[in-house]
Amino acid sequence: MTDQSTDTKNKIIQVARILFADQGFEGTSVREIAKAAEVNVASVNYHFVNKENLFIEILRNGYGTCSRNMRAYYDQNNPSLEDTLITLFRYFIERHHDLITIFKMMLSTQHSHHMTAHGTEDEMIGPPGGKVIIEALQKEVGGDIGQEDLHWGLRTLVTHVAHQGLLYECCFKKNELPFSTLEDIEKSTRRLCRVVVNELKSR
Amino acid sequence: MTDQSTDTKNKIIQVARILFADQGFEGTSVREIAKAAEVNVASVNYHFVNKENLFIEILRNGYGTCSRNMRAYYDQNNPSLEDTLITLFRYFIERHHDLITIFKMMLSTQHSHHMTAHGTEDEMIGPPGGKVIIEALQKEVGGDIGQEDLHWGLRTLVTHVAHQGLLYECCFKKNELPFSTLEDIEKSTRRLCRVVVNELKSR
DNA sequence: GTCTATAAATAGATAGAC
DNA sequence: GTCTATCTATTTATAGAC
Repeated sequence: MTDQSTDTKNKIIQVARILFADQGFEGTSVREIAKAAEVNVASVNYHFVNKENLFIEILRNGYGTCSRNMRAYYDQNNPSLEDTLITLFRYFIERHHDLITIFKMMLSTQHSHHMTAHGTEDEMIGPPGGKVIIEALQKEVGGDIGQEDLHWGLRTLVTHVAHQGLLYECCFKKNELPFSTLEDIEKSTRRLCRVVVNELKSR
Repeated sequence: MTDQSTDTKNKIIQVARILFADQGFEGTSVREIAKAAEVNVASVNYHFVNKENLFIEILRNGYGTCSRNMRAYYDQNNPSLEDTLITLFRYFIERHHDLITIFKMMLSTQHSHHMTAHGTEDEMIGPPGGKVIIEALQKEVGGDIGQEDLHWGLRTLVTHVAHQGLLYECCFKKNELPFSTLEDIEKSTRRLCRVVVNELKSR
């Protein structure tokens, strides 16, 4: 693959990532992507065969990169649960286009079907970074933590981080609501984290 | 307006509600709606002027109905915070198409723009039912609860209810994951509710 | 109010020159 | 690998008969 072809492919991916997140799969045309990426219309089909394939590639990339980054961060820094959660939150904010695209995809029957058709579903079980949060939670609470408690803690915390990340990007950021800066949300996430850990320790 | 015309209009709304939720605004064609509703294609434009107008009407209706229902439930039953939250959760599940459509809309720049253009944004500040949850929270915790504490409690609880409702409809229901029945989620919501109230009372 | 027919624009995808 | 041109299908919306 030549340098120019790599450039073209990357430009398409980077532009499509943003457009898909903002306007959805059906709401974004191949022509629009090509124009924004400043490449020829036909090059999208040349490099990705079709529009759906480009979409799947972006999804896979977003989920995989997040999971790997969280794993690397956790293994290298041996962080607390609080810090692990905040790192996940900051990752979501930094790559919010991926977060939004993955979540929108989850909310539509059509795309879940496309995913299974491409054999992508198996690699994408649970939230990205979920395994790392489980480990951090087990270490923080200590002792033998029951399955139900573990699930409750994980879901409560990841739900909070994901949903607040989505709300921040789509509402808080542009509307200047009270207690809605990034620092405010991180503070409230840490608070929930402490409260959840205390609850689990008290069992 | 004749009976037949009312029927046609209602059929369109009921069918479009489901299709928009599942496939999104751009992913759903007027023809598809007309076919599913068993009405003529042209009747959609006749009754709603255009596709976007139909969409806005559905959104407004979904948000407004939820807010009014929650207000009526709260005023008539004087329920606990736990029960109020569970009622909101069950409403989200029962009308999950509206929940999904509203959330998808929030996640896209385009539709937020359409909303402001139609002067719909003012009526739709915060989550539907949010005001009732605030009242229930203040009553449950008692005393003078600070603005930051109030925001934290409200956001934490409504985030949980909304996100778990979305996950249930789009993932849990069809995949049979552990601790993912409606009863499981309600139980875990009640648990979070107790934990949050205790945290706020301890200040 | 409901229908058919159609206008006008745009979509994804491909053929073939370079 | 990149380009232009084009095919085919589908879209929203409307005009006009009934």
